[in-house]
Amino acid sequence: MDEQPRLMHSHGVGMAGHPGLAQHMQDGTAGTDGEGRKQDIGDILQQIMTITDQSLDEAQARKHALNCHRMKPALFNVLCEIKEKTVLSIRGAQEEEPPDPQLMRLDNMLLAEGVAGPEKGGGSAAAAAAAAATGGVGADNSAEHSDYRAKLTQIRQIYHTELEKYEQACNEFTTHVMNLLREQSRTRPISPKEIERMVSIIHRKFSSIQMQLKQSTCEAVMILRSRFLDARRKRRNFNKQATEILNEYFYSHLSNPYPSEEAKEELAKKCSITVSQVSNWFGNKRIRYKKNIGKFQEEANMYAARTAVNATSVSAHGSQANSPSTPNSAGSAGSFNMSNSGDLFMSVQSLNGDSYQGGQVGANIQSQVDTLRHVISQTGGYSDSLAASQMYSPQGINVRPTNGGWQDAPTPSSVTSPTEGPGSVHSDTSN
DNA sequence: TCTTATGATTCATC
DNA sequence: GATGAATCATAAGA
Repeated sequence: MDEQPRLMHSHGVGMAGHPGLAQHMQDGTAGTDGEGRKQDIGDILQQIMTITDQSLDEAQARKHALNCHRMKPALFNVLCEIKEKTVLSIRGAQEEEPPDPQLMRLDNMLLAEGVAGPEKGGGSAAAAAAAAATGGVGADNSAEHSDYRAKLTQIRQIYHTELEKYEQACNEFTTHVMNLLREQSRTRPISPKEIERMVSIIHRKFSSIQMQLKQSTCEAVMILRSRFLDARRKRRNFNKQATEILNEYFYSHLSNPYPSEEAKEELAKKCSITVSQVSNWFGNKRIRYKKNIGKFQEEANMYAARTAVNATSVSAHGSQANSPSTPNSAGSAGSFNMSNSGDLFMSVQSLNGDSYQGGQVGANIQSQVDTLRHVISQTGGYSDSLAASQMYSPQGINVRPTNGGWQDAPTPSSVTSPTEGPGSVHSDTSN
């Protein structure tokens, strides 16, 4: 009951002074008396406001009646003017928004992971990059990589399917709304700008849904990635052969256990591990050896003996040693200086323990020397002359002047490489 | 379950 | 960028 006067009042006030309506009224098409005109307008508005409560058929009939109403053009003009003002006020709020930084981040990440953008082998590039970051290209990792790739491809497919669905739904909905608006524009003024605005609203809504999709996809990729990284982090011992190769190199280059890049590559190839893993291994080995030389004595002796045997057999055959070269052990001998050989290398006598009284090498070391000599003699291929020429005390040698840290740790004379020492003048490979 | 060994990672230094 | 040192995390064995 209250509705009508209030509607009339509110609209009446709004319409006051509208030239369109005034003109219409002055034309006499809106009736002759003011009360009657108000009544007409009130009726029309009331019908418009209640049209949604009616059934479809009723509404259609009423719509038709309204369209044919004599007051319709006047009201339409009024609505047009109101709309024009509204659109003006909307225009300010419709400023071009800067791109959402979060969306940009998501897009960038999806692009980087190979989920968005052109197909690049299901993120193989990302997997390869992730692998390269940790140097993991071993046989075990390849299986993990393919698993990673497969899962990433799956995510990518789901993402694109969903994205397509959203886009399709968005287009369908936009078309539907546009049709509705066009249809409605027959009964109420709807400017193209308004349609445009409506479309952009719809697109924004769908964009927010898309953002959720992107967010979920990113999360999925992150989870996959972290699982993959965890899997890589999972420590696996190198196989026995690889450890032996590395140890052999380490103990045969004990005076300077810093393999060159080439040596690392060669070791990596031999051990079926990566260069990074070789570097890690040597880093760990050096530090652990240095920390607890005593613990490594036995191992050192064993490898020294083995290397000695190898060196002897190689020497006997006049062939090349197969130990990867080290910067200092190769031909030039690096920082080794033959002029200092008197200081650097033990004589046969000193090795025999007759005259050698190394301050840092105590009785236990001496016994190790004896043990080694025993081992060597048992293997039968390591003559004293060879031992004399190849075994040395590295005391006082600073083979790595740039670092200098390695020689801080006393290197037991008994375990130094038979392939080095005076032999360091000759290359490992030219043994 | 505890201990030890060991590969990987991180950070500081040169 | 390579390395040392500390540390983490896990495998392996007692």
